Amino acid sequence: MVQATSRKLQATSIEIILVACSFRLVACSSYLCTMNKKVRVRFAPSPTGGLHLGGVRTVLFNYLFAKKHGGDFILRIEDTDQTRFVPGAEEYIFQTLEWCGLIPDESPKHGGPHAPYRQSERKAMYMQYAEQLVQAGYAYYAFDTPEELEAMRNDFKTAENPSPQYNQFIREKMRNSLTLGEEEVTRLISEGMPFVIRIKMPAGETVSFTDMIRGEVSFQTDQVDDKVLLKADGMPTYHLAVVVDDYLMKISHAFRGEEWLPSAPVHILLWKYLGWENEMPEWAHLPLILKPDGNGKLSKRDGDRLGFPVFAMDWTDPKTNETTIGFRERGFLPEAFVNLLAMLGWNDGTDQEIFTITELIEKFSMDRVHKGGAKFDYEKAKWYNHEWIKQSDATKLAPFVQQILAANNIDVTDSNILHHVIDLVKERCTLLSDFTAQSRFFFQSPTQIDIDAIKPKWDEKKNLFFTELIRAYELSTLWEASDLEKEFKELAAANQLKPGELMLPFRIMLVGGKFGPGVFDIAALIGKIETVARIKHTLGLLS
RNA sequence: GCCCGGUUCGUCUAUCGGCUAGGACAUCUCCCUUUCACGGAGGAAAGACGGGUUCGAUUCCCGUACCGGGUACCA
Repeated sequence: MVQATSRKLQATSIEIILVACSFRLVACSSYLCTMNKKVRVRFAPSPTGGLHLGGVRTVLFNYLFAKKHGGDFILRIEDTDQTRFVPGAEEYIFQTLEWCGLIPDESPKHGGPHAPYRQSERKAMYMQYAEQLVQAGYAYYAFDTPEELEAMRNDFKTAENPSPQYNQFIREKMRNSLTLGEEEVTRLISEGMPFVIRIKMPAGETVSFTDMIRGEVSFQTDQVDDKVLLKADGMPTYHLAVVVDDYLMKISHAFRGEEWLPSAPVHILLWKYLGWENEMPEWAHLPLILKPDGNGKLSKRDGDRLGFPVFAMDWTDPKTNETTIGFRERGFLPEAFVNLLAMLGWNDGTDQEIFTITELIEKFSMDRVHKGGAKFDYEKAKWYNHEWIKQSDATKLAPFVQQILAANNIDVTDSNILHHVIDLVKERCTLLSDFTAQSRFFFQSPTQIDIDAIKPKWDEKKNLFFTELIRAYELSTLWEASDLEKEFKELAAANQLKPGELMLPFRIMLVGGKFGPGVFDIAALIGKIETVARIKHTLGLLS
């Protein structure tokens, strides 16, 4: 009996081991095999201007993945191109992340154990790795001037090969440490001849890796050129910097745009040549966000051309002083912006489209990220914002609305009234900026009265009705919307008029035009004095 | 040119070999509302093409086409 039980137990434990093993196998075929490794992701923008939709989406996917797996999200500034430095761009990136609520755990601003997080400040570190590669024969010095490179491209340009590369064949014909001989190289360097360090791409090899989104991707090394690793000014290029920093910062998963896919073999080889192959992060190349109307990556210009924002927030170019509109200033709620970005290339497999950031973190998974690029649809973007405005309560909306109203010279003193107004009008506001037109009349008498909408059907009977309505309302002791409606309708009946014919004129008197929530709600909220005054005013215009 | 990636309604997408191909935005019709919205009901609208594999392909494989990305001492 005891034996039987223990055998049974044994069987069960074997089963458990089997299950565990198969789980392990499955897990190891995917990025989950780094479960034992702390998840650390990074977003590494170059501070050259406003942060684009696609950039923020890359941030978002990084952030969601990190938070989902209890990991860290690092912001690293890739400012290795000093010629492209734009003042204010870095601060703009921080403000954008803050507005979106995607706060890094480590960054130049927040600090962290791997500081500095600005590549320009890490300059000294890169040289040794480049030298290490040269010593090991994986890289070489190249002394070719920009003019010589230009000449090479011209000389070797043919119809079949319009853009010749500095590759395994061409390098034999150029001035570098592979062709020059050791003495000459030492001499040139000691004389202060500017040089770059290039990777020596091997001949006839295949470089493969498993992309988290695309699966296995392979490249022939013969097709890849000898990319510059270290520039003449001593700064690394992206290729070297991304590998060195991802290694030093212990990045576990590297997400970036699809435009980086062709240079992936260079990076893979670098990880290998530097001896860090086992530490290499999992790669994921995110699909691009495309122009709505045709071909190519979405750019700032498309927004200008088609009339929608592309940057997260307003960006003023310090050189031209030109401002490009951002989603924030256009009237988007940060939650809506994040939500719509998440849905560009990802979904949770259900019909749900509205997600809070908490839900996104909970439900996000890389294997539901799309391979194909997505055309940006501004109409759909607005729909997300509208949904968010509708489902947000007045308390949440109030600060945004108050600020917008203030910017439009509408003073709000009573927050109760503001909340009430927001509840009344929010369903007709697609953008936060719509609150101005939709609620101005609650706080100010309309300056423009659409009198033409009343005139055609205006007659003495109606004139009399409104004169009586003034009296009735003046005497009224109750001032709820339902009371006002009741009085209005009773008076209409007494005058043998249909209330419907009178409601439009009444609305125009209060609002100025054919829009807005229920008239009696408006009258109730603006109060007796204001209601009566507005009726009188329009009556004056009609006589 | 070469290399890499992608391809389901106009747009974003679901589908992990069984499909009368589902949802959302936009669009159209109607209802609600004597404003504008919101809301509700409905309509039109898709698997680039050609070969395989299979009892059966949108789904798997190959080719073609098309689209995109890359081809810098830019990222």
